[in-house]
Amino acid sequence: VSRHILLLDLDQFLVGVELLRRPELRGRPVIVGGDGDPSRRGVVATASYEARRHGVGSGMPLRFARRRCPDAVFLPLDRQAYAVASEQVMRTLAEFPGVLEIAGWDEAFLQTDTDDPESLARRIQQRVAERTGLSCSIGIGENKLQAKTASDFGKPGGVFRLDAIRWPQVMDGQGVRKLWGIGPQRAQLLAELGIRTVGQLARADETLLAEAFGPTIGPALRQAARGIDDSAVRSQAPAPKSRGREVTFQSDLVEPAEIRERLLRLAGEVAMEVLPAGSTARRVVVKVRFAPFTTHEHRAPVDPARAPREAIAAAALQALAGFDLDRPVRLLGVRVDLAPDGSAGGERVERSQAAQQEPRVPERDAPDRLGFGGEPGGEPAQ
DNA sequence: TCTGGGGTCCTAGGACCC
DNA sequence: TCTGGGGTCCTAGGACCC
Repeated sequence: VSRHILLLDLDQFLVGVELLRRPELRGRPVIVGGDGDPSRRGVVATASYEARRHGVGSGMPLRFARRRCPDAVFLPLDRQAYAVASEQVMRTLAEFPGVLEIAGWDEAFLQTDTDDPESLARRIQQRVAERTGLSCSIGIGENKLQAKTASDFGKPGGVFRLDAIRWPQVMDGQGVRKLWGIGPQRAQLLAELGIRTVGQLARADETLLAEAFGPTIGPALRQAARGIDDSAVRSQAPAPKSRGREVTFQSDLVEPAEIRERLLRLAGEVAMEVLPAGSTARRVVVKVRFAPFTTHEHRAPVDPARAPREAIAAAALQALAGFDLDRPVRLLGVRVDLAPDGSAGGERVERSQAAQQEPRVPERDAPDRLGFGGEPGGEPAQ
């Protein structure tokens, strides 16, 4: 019996949930994102496989997606529905023995000891399908990186396995974008260094990579290219380090008074709705995206002597004062940096007790999640 | 064809201190 | 009369992920 790590990734998750209640849309190009109106500001969260064949992918502006795929059905995000479905999936996964780490709405790692991980993966797929009607792909690896990478090759609905032997056979000829941690920017920079494939990256000079990407990221990229990863599968989500809310306006704001007003509204929502109970806000970060698309941040400390709501509002205004509001504003965001769990005095005790009472299978949108953020955007565009 | 929202981590550069 | 070197902390920005 040996240790394996499985990564379950739900196929076209948001679309999959929508199809459960609109089965008549099955087989059609379906695009979920924004408020479902492709003439308004917003991006594609998930596109069905049919829509992907038209070149529609995650992160693409909805207007753009409509151009590419005029026949597509556009649906608004329904976070509540996805949270419910995700919870159902995670509960099903938790029935299997092992360490379960929920890695997002549509992803989870399971570390487990078995002689036959493939058949375990098939059983999981079957049970998830029975319970939820949703299809998933499962990657199997000796570590999280291998499992995560493998799941891509299993899509949709399949099982794929990588290990130290198969990694170079499968990966060396692949483009570096297949690796976790390499997005468009790093791929571009690597290409400028003459590195386009995973194999080339695995054999690249570490000093060169450190110069290009920094002392931590450079060497880490090469390790990733070799399929090496020693991060642990952890069932306990770490305490959140920050919480926030941001909004892109359908039309840009130009009046400073209105900008202030919208900022204060966001600050109030952060204080009242997204700040985890019992947590301590240390700083407020205000984000402003000006038209056309330049983004800046400023921050200000939260006065611990004042009530959180007023203190956060005051800090937000103070941070806003760091901006020249001489250009139209298309986005405003307010985020609070939270005091580290267990870092200080009496109030903190309440908080860590509250954290321990978190359910094992968290609600979506709950502050528990691990290193990955909130929304499900992320299915690869194929 | 204009480009969401929620997060995490890393880096560069300046301030400050010894 | 033109200046060191290291460490730490902070801020703003960037890249990435889901």
